[in-house]
Amino acid sequence: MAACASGRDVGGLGTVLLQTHRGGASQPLESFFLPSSSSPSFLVRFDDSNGSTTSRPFFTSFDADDNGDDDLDEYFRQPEKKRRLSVDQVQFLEKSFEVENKLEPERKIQLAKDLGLQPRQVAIWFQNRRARWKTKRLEKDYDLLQSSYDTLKADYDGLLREKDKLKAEINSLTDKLQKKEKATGSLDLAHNDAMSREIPLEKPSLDSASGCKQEDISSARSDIFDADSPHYTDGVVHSSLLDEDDHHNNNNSLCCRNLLPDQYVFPKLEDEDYSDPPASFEDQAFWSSWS
DNA sequence: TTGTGTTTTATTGCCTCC
DNA sequence: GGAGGCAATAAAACACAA
Repeated sequence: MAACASGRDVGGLGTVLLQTHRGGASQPLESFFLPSSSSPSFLVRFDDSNGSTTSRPFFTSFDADDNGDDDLDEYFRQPEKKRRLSVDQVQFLEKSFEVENKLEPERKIQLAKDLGLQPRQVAIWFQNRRARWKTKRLEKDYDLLQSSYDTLKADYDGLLREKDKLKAEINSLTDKLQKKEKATGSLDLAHNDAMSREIPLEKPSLDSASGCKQEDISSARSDIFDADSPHYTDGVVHSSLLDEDDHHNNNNSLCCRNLLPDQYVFPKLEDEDYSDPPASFEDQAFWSSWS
């Protein structure tokens, strides 16, 4: 009958592994039948009826009052049971795990000695504990990513709403302006023609045409566009977005430079081509939803 | 008590490293 | 090739509602 140290090893028929409560080393079978003061723990290896080999801990330790032939006999008659580690053992292992979650051989032996377990059991406990720790960490990471995603999604949705609002506002202003131009143009064509030669440079008077305040438009979502938001200086609309757009398509530009009121045309925003997302937008899908 | 879901202990097979 | 780690899994132990 051979004793082996690892449940992983393939053992022979009826192999009985005996380990002392302290030390984890295999001992002669005499100790098994004549239990000493050190409480032994057992691993019984046997072949079942279909020939496959199983190896299970029979019981991990004796309590002091478990000693005695009757108790031994009773243990042998019982079907083999998987014993849970005691609360103290688990606490000890947990503390050790907190210090270092990997187990060097020396520490494994020492822990096994201290806890009255087989080194193999200690190794298995650490293995399973690492697996649990990894699962927990994954759950944490997932939650973190989820909340991060939720925040970004909320921001994104807010920006979309703001964008739609601004679009509608611009279209409404454009319509009003065009109506007004039509009306004034048909009333006094001759006068208008004369005036067009003398009209000073000034920014398009959106506010006067619509009744809206200029700052309502330019200040709207200044936190969104910030440096990119359009602004007027000296009768010129400046915007990195719009300027770039101007480069690409002079005929379809929202931007108006030094134009007389009756000469520029406000295209509808739906027709705009925001074909060039800012470099910072790596996600094309994200950008394309804006245009 | 029992059925069911969860946790814990242990095994197996594969992989990597020395 | 052996030792040890990990993922997947089995199975016992446990918790708990019905």
